[in-house]
Amino acid sequence: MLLSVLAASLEEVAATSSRRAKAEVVAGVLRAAASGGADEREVVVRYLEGELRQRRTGLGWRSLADPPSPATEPVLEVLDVDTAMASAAVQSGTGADGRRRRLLQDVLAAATAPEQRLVAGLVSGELRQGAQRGVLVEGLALAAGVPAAAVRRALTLSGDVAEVAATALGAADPDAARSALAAVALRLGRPVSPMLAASAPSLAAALERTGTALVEWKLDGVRVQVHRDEQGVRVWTRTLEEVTARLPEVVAAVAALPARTLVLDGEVLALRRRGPDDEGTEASTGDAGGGSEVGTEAGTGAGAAPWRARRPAPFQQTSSRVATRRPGDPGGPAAAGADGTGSPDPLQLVLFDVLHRDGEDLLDAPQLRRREVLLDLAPDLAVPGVAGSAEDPAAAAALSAAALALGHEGVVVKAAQAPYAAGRRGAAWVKVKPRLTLDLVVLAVEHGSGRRRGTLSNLWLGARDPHGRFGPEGGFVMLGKTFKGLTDTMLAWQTERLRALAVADEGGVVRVRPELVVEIALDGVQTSPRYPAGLALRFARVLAHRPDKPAAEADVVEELERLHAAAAGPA
DNA sequence: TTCCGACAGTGGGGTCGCAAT
DNA sequence: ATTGCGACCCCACTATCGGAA
Repeated sequence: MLLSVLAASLEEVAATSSRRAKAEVVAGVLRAAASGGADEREVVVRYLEGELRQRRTGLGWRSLADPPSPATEPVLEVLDVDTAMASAAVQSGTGADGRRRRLLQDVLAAATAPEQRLVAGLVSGELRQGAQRGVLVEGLALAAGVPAAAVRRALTLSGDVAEVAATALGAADPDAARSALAAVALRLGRPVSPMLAASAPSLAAALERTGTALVEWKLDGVRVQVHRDEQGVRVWTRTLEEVTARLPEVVAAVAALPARTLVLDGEVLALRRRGPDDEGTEASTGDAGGGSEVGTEAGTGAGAAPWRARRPAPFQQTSSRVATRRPGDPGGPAAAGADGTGSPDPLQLVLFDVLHRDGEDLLDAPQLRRREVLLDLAPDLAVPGVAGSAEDPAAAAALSAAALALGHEGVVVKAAQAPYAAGRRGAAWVKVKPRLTLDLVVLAVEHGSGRRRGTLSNLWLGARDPHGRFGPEGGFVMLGKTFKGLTDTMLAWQTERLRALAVADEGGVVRVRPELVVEIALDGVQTSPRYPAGLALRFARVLAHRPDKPAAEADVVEELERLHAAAAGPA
């Protein structure tokens, strides 16, 4: 298939806002690709959802500066691009960047203007055509003549778009496609798309949405899916990247469970080192839930699971461990102990779901049934949980209070009868986290892009620094940015207001007089290597503009330091 | 030779508008 | 009305390469 065919189609997709119309165009391309080879079809499928086939190429937005002038005639094949990217991906050592960029430049030089836009979008990961996996699924369904739900189901169970596309498009007719898709099942060694959670502002609101529920701690860690079969144990992240070699403690913990085959869902996190100061904490949280456990008496007590009484370490510590490659990892160090730093602190595995045990798939089993299986299988690794409902929320409230007192994020409320809805952010799981608010001052603002082009969007936020600890006396210290929470009306208002306050436009960043106060919601304050106070906002979003409030009444940096210290818990 | 900055690619994430239901 | 999806971009981390010290 010529790249120009794909490029023209994607321009068409970008030009309409109708989801249906986008899917129709996608379906047309898929039908055309069906006559080509399997390799080409896979590349077309990936490009339709806006991604290269290579997970890492070493090329990004920076490599796209100074593109050559576009070609006038379309000559490139879709596979030409894939070949170049595959070649870029395997470059290493001295001169690798140069060789990668030359490969990209050569492709761009042979591409017409629309083709250049497509390639640039794929390389930068920002195609922004209003079509990603969701639209691709609908297009696949149209092309194969099957319901979108059939494709979606197969995709969440296989986790592999190309494989599902081959299954759907390779069938002789719609009936055959339908049964081929229906035959896709959970398979050991192939991760499923993890179930995601919606969020609610309060426990009551969450219980209102779920009805009778299982309420569990929400931990601030990294999501893991663990499979165990006769070959051993393997571990994947939320985006289905395999991290088995990095998490030997997870492998060991699951290998020790009394089962032959397993698929588990959970979280890994770093815990604070235990010191003498923690003894009291542990004793006081012996019953971490305060309510009756679902399915067992001992589920929430520390008992054989001392981790339940330990405070979590900052997320950065967990992140660091999960991101560090180890022997056995692709690209990891060749041998153990070469750096002489010894073993890092182990991560704790905490489980909250079981999707398969010893030949039995549990995806469609009710939440409470899966909880029973989990508590039977791994009582010491199970996250604390209790039953809850809008009518009787006391136990759930106590569990939430206990989680927060220990320094965890909050709770997840799970509809008691819901199946494991792989890949969906449905209403069956609802997370509830406390929200902090601060009044901060806008120090600068960035020009918006995409649908925010022409507006002043991303706010640079600062707190008052009245003692001049991080700058001139009586000034402000920057703590982070946010573009979230703004309605179009708010966006228009702040654009006008900030233009009036502008003092300089420094290439994309408009400096303003520090006069506009904004009410900001955030999940917490974290240490920062980036900002002068050594602190940054976590998940900041705008709640409201406060033109009525003078900047002199905004929060001070010492308040953030207090919040940061409080998160670490009692000394 | 060693150090450091820039870039790429992971992890964590909230809220909006729009189309479809 | 509600839901699903894509867009909007955040901060943290590690790994890698290339050039400065």
